Amino acid sequence: MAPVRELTVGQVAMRSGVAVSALHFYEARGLIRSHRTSGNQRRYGRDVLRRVAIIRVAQEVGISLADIAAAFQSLPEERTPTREDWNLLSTAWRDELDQKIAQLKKLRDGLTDCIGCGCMSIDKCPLRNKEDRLSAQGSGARRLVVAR
Amino acid sequence: MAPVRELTVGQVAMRSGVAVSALHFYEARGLIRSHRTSGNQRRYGRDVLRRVAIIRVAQEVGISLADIAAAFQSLPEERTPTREDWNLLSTAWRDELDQKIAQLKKLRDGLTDCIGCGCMSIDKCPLRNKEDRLSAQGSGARRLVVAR
DNA sequence: CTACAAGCTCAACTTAACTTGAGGTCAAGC
DNA sequence: GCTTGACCTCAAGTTAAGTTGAGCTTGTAG
Repeated sequence: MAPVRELTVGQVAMRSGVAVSALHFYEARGLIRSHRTSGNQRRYGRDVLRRVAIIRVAQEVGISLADIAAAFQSLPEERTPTREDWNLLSTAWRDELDQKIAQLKKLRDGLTDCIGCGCMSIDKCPLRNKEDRLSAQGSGARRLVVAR
Repeated sequence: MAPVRELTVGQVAMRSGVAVSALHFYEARGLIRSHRTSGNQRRYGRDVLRRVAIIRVAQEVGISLADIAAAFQSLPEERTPTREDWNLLSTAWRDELDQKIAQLKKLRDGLTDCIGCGCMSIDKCPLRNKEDRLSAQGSGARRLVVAR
């Protein structure tokens, strides 16, 4: 039984579908780790594929690399994450994800539901209210569309 | 009954929670419209608040201004959108929004569900599969995280 | 052993989405 | 009638997330 082979950048790029330059970039940002061969080339463990997959999906729904990196802080350095580790990350994100899902649903349904309001009474518009909630939670951890 | 007052940039900024400069920017990008007073100042109709609310929420979930602008194309120029108009926009987006919701759910649940896989068999990982589906639909309308 | 694809680093360029600043105009209150 | 805060335009700066390119090294297949 061959030991689980380590992956080169090229292989990771191929399997994950992101460019080599992006992998370098993620590494520079602390999102993924590698060790080097004697010839200074990167080698990745298998878990990098999971990380990259998560990065891509999270980004797609509007989570910034910085936030992803922050979430990844809960994962151990220099040790392949266990089920427990991933679990922690999961719970760390769950609220945020739930919120985003709710937001999307309201956007989707709001566009339909809101049709009656004609924006005559903005303050009662579901979309408007959602916005208010967003700015209401303004202080504290500000994420996404940060306007400095 | 006072006629529905038109709004100045400052008022829209205040009520919508976005900066005046952002409103200028949205206008330059064709996302919102205004007409000018004799003194060359912008005046907005009420519907601008709805538009801005939608812009903000859509952005928050990772939809680009370009895509939002494209969706807004279905809205009439120079006429306050009717329920029908907003309805069209709603259906235009519905699929995309449904997809995104599904994605978020999978990200959320995947982080939990995936715990057993330990990423030993990447090809069977729910997250990984989601990724594959994404790149599989690669051709055609490419949106979000466009890598040129 | 040598060719050449794949890696490496580092700096510079790109796009999106705004913000900031300079320099000038408008309008409402005193 | 003048002052002060809201507006205007246009150019340049900023941050995120990468990409591109130059110049140099590695490693594998013939």
